[in-house]
Order: sequence, then C-alpha cells, then structure tokens
Amino acid sequence: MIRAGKSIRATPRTAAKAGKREAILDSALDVFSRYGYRGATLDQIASGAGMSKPNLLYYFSGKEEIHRTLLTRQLDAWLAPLKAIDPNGDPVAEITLYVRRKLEMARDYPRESRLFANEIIQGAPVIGEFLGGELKQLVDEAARILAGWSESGKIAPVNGRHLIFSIWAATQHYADFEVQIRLVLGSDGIGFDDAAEHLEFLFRRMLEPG
Amino acid sequence: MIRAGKSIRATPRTAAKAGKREAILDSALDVFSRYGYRGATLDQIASGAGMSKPNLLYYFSGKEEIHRTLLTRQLDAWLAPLKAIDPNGDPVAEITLYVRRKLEMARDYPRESRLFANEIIQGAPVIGEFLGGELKQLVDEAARILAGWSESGKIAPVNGRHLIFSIWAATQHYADFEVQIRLVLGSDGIGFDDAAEHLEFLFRRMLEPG
DNA sequence: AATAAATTTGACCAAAAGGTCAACAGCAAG
DNA sequence: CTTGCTGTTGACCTTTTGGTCAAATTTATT
Repeated sequence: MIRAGKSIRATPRTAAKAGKREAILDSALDVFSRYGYRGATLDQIASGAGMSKPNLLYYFSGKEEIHRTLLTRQLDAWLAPLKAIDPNGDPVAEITLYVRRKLEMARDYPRESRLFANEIIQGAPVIGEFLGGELKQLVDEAARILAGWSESGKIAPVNGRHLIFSIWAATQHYADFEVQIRLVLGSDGIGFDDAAEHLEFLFRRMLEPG
Repeated sequence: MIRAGKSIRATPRTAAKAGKREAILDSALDVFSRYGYRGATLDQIASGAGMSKPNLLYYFSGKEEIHRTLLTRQLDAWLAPLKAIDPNGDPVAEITLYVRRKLEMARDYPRESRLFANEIIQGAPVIGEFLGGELKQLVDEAARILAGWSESGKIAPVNGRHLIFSIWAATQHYADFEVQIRLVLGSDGIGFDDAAEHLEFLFRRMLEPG
C-alpha cells in the first residue's frame, strides 16, 4: 500500500500541527485583545499556549504574523451580519435582527471585539485598507437600503450610516467595556438578556414609522 | 520689601515648571491613548514633549505616575454631565441634554476618551475601584431618577442602567472609533452635527411616552 | 532497531525600554 | 563675580523583549 493516509486526509501530524497553531492563536487572542499589539509579549503568548517562545516561532514567523492572522481571519465573520440584511425583508425586523446578531457576537466573541477595538484605537494600521474599502462599500450598500426604507415610509427617517454606527457602538460596548459594566452593575454577569431587550426596544421605537 | 511675590502668586519659576508638567502630560495623553499603558514608551512621551527622558523623570517619578495622573484628574470631568442631570427638569430634555454633553466631550476630548477605553479594555487596573464605587453610585442614582420618570409615565418604560450604557456607547464611539468612522464615511471630518442630530432623534423617539 | 523527519527548547544575541547618576548649564541673590 | 539652587542631559545600568540557532527530543517509517 502506498502512502494512503497522506493525500486522502490530514495525517495526525498535520492535525496536531494545526492544533498547536490554534492553541497559539487562542492564547494570542487573550493577550492582544487585552494589551494591544505593542503591549503584548511573545513570552506571554507562548506561556498561555503552554510552550516555549522558540517553539511558538516554529509555527509563526513572528509577532506580526500572529497578530495579522488573528485580525484578517475574523474580518469575514465580522461582516456576516451586515451582509445578511435582506432588502426584501420586513425593515424593522431586519434591523432588530441585525442588532440581535451583533449583540450575540459581542456576547460570544468578546475577545475578538476587543482585538478590533484595540486595532482601531491604535489607528487601524493593519485593517485600515479593509475599513476604507470592503467595509465602506458594505456600509454604503446598507445605507442605501435603509434610505430606501426610509423614503418609502417603512421606517422613520434616519441617517443610515449613523444608525449603523449606533448599532455597532451599543452592541460592541458590552464586549469592549465588559469590565466597566460588571463593576457598575455590581453583579457577576452582564445581563445580556436585559441588554437585548433594551436594545430591541430602543431601536424598534426609533424605527417605527409615524 | 520682604519676599512679596512668592506668597502672593506663583513665581515665574513655578509657573514654568507647571507648564513643563503640562507639556509632558499632553504628550503622554497622545501616546497612552493610542498605544495603551504597556505600549507607551517614555522616550516617545519625552520626545513629544520636546525634552530628554531624564528630564521628564525630573518632573515625574516614573511612567506609572504620569499614567495615573492623567486618568485620575480626568475622572471628575467625566462624571460632570451625569451629575448635571436635574431630577426636577423636563425628563426628555434632561436626557437629550446629557446625550449632547457626552457627544461634545467625545468631540472635544477624544484622546481622554480613548485613554479610558484603553484602561477599561485592559481590565481597569487603575480606575477599577472608582468604577465600582463612585461611578456605580452615580449610575444607581441616575437609574433611580429614570425609573421615577418611567413609572410616572413621563418617559417610556426603560431599563435605566442599559439606557445609560447605550448613551455612553453611542457617544464615546465617535471618539474611540474615530479612525473607523472617518474611513467608512470616506470624508475628512466625522460629521458631528449629523451625529448629534441622529442621536437626539434616536433617544428622543425612544423616550417619548405612549 | 535504525534512520530520517518533525518538533521542542536552553542558551544566546541585539535592540528597546524604564530608570539612575554625575556632571553641566542657567539664573537669581548677595 | 561668585555662590547656590533649579533645570537639563549624556552616559550608563538592568531588565525585558523579539528573534536566532544548534542541540536534543520525539515521532514516524522502513
């Protein structure tokens, strides 16, 4: 028999290798999302991934590659909810669904949210091109849909772009400022159900025509 | 004549000294707000303040003191708008005024906003006590006022704490994510007038009773 | 078992960073 | 002018940090 396993599926070796890369990326997400690019150290990332620094550098060429990998591979997931807005759906339902999806992302992927927050606060050196390109086009398109709904009286007259900003802000806030919210609420959890209810009420009331 | 100038007002010397401290803090605000505590370097701060690092350390005992000074001396200013909410004023007017004040702070003090954002994302190691203490009490008090207005039907039934979070999020977003907004809008400015109009509309519609 | 390939790490290096110190410059009072 | 205090910095020290490398260890393959 001639090297069956190799070409048909990943060998245990390559599977393990991919697993190690994932472990590194997971640890790096912890560190970068908290301390930002400059504030993160390879030793900290390696330690979190349970390996030595040279070993980490066997899987990635350097600090920058890890950071870039984390940011770029999350971009599509970040756009998905915006792309999912259906121009033919019920306007208020589409928008409140978008809000809910974004809030769920803040709840389920808070570290990714903070990674982006750090990147943008720092001036978006890595994803700046993406923000001014692909993201801008998507927002333009969404704003056009919103304007259409607005003009046909299906929703209140709103500034589409600023509405999108408000949705981003209100939802991501629960991830980026998680610590503050915990401390201000004085409870262990964040109360995502309360937040969801509140945000749905907020944006529904805003959008209802008339 | 015996040492008239000294006790009556600051001498030129001490005035100059205070000026240098301000120059350092201003430069430090640039650097800390962008790169976070760990990512900031004393050389960068000193260079931005137009002096050498040892000279900087003549005015401050170290990196931490500069950072702590920046954070703590901004706390009062940060609370002022929340304190200014008048329980006896017109509810919707009071809240929209609060929104406007917060947005003006984001416009006029974006670096301070980003400094706080960095501090909180990083886990609030410096101002954590303040957030769970003084700020929590103020939010509790404001939430009580909102609940009162809500129960007496002067505004729609809202979750006071989450409403406050939404206002913080929506306004500070224009400071913290300034770069992203610029890139997505594709213009040089942020359109604070549009933002103000949008936010006033958003929160007014939400709050109107009935 | 022997060999080869992949993986792991201790030791090391150069640069960066926080901080110290002795010496030097500026300046006001006697 | 000189004395003394304030302000300033070049040189230096120590630790941290990103990254390299050769040697060692583990894991397949024959």
